[in-house]
Amino acid sequence: MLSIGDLSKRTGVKVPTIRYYEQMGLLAAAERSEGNQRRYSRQDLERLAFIRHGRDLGLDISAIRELISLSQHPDHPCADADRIASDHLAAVREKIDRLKRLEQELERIVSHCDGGHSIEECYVIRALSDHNLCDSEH
Amino acid sequence: MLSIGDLSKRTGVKVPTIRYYEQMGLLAAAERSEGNQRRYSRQDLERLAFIRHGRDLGLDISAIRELISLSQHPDHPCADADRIASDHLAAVREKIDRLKRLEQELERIVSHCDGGHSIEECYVIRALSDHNLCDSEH
DNA sequence: CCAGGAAGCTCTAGTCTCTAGAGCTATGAA
DNA sequence: TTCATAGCTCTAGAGACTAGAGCTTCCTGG
Repeated sequence: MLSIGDLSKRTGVKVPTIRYYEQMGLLAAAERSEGNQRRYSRQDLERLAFIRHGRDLGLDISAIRELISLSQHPDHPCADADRIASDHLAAVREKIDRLKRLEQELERIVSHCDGGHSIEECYVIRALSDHNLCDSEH
Repeated sequence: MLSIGDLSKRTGVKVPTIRYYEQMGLLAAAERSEGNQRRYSRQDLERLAFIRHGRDLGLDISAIRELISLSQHPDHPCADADRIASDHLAAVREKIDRLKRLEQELERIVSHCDGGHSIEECYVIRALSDHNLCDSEH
């Protein structure tokens, strides 16, 4: 059995975050030692690694909760899991697109400014003040 | 003089958000009508448009606060404004990179899963359970 | 001139995913 | 036995809003 600190070290998830996941129902309430400290099994370790991995991939807690519940019905069809992942992929792609548009606009603004003159004529400030100086919507 | 609703319509910033910006010190506390309602001038409109534009570009409130304060010293050098924008650009690029790595990994996971089989053999679930199935760190 | 509804006001709490801190207790090695 | 480290619970804070309650002011039509 692992203490919460051990579990933290092995998964890279911080201690308060583990407690938070328990509170959110992602992890079952852990067994307790005589002194009321949490004790974790190998299964708990795997479950937490699963959660961590999902978070690293940017899935939100409710998606992970759903995936966990799906994973506990091995003979159900996997269409739902596929949909969660696909939806998330689509969301990631949208974010990338949006950020790329931002990147272009910022690039353009910054490239007009060499930092060597006064605020009065600073392109950064002027661009923010006047939307007409922008190339695209954002 | 504009009411808060007028200001909202003209800038596309929602009414509660305008009050929030006032509370955060981005907008000066507005003049009030006899009946204690906020009244805005053309300057306020421009200031809010500036803020909105900064937010649209993804700058956070403290960066915008700093830019506003810089913009009020027209003869200072603009190096600081340049740095804020450049830093932000760098942050945006980092986010893009990270999201692209996610995109690739998710793409790979999703492409292994056609939704047509059972959870037991679902690649989405298996990939989450087993980090070794991943191509890259994330 | 007044009714009624839209728009305004303040204040509080909720969103999401943690993170930090206070104040206390348990564990384990010297 | 001592004492540091690690654990416990509970509350609050972060950022950038958003929603709702309960109240007041404004404006228009009749």
